[in-house]
Amino acid sequence: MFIISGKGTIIEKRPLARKLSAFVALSDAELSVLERLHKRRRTFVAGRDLVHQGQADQAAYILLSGWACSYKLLHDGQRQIVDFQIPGDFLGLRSVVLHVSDHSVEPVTDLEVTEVFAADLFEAFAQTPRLATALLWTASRDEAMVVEHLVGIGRRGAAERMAHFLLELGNRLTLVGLGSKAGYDCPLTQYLIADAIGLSAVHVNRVLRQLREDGLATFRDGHVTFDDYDKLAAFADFETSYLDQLGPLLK
Amino acid sequence: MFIISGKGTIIEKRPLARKLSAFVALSDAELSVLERLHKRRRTFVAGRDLVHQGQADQAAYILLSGWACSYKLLHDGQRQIVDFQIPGDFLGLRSVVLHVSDHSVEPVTDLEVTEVFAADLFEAFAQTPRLATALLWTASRDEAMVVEHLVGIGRRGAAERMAHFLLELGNRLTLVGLGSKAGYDCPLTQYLIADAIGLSAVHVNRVLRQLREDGLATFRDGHVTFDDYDKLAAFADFETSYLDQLGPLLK
DNA sequence: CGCCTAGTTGAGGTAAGTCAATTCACGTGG
DNA sequence: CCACGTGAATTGACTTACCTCAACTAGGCG
Repeated sequence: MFIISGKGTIIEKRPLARKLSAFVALSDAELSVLERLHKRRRTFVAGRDLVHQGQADQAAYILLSGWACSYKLLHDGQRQIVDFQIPGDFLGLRSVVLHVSDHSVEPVTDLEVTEVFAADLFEAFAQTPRLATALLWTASRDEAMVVEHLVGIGRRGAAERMAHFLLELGNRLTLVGLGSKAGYDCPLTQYLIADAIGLSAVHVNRVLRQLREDGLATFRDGHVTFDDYDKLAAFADFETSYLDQLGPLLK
Repeated sequence: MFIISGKGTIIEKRPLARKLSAFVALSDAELSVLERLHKRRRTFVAGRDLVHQGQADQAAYILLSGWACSYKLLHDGQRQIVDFQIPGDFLGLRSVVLHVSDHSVEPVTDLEVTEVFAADLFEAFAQTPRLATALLWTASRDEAMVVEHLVGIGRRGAAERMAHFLLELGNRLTLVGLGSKAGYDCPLTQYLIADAIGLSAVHVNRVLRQLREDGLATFRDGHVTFDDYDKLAAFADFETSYLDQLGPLLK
């Protein structure tokens, strides 16, 4: 399905390799360095954290299948979900680079991941600097998503925020073949969405009803349906430029 | 003032070199590669944008003196300030890495900067991979700040948010010698703060009054005074771990 | 002197929160 | 097979934090 030249095997099996290849044209040698970063394969069950806020010297993970979320807890017990992760995303990369985790990561569904060790990562930079560039790109893209998220919470109303959220998720899932402009499967509960977009669960429900009654989008039984994609995108002021990658920037 | 061994001259003159040195112990050779990244020195006057949202192939800048802010505009004219930049910070690094700017950068005061070109940056990674690690660290730290900002807007009340904001700024300024636990000079208007923490300017004023009357902090005539630092930090639930750097992680 | 920008304060409106009750799907043990 | 408990979604009634509009003050400057 994703067989492209001789690199097909690795690219097909590794969503991360596929994602990075969109930015930096990686050679076979570079792909194999990337491949060797993948250590032990592990699975986690839904609900049991894999990265713990405040803990030092965590491993990072590359997500192979399933959904996770990264979040921060406040002293009063409230939590803010910073982002959801889907296959091909890093889990806890910041924890490794900063040496201490400023957040937690919880599986939303059962997960398959591979471990990555900090030392291997920095070592890989020395061997293949272009990989460093590629990772700086991933980190920048993640930051761009967090920034967009920040703008939404700071300045958009609840309905626009929800619409934007559903669209961004759809866009990201489409990139890894798990969604389309028609919709996508989504294992999130209304409580998770509430913690992500900074609303109460009750209000999430009301807003979803509004979007449904206005014929824009329907979220029901674990599936998001875009009833009118263009109208929804216009309503949400959805700009995709921060997500799109037109082609490899480094030849 | 900051003369440390033979590297003193560069470290003293370059706030960025000082910041990075806290993370990766850079050799003379690496410092001189970093030094050669600094191209033309430029100045900008307050209010005239140096990076423009949506524009491609921007240069990045390293801030030498002055304050700037990065922000995003919404179609309805509202804006959300994502972060303020102080000396030693990058301006528009994400724009360069992502090839397109997802945000704008505006000087808050008159600025002194030096330009950095994308090609030089990626070239430098090849010569000194440890510089790549150091930059990934900067990007991760910036992201951690944006994340903390997101949590504040999503889950903290207006007063806690303001308190947290003042404390984070104080902490960052102290690191570059421009502040202390007593307070700091701050050129921001209440309108800028409003756009940063997602409040109306009117409400910013009320909240500042509340903090002042409660004996926590005073912001007046361009100066922030911490009237009771510990009480303020407790009130804001201020955790510094995401900002602190205990020492070089890479020897 | 008058204008502009920044800050301050009051009055009243509204988006979103909280509390609470109900439904529904489901799994599990008797 | 049914009784029960649990977690998710749904809806209504009431509260509140923050916004908007508006008026006024105080400093800086051509």
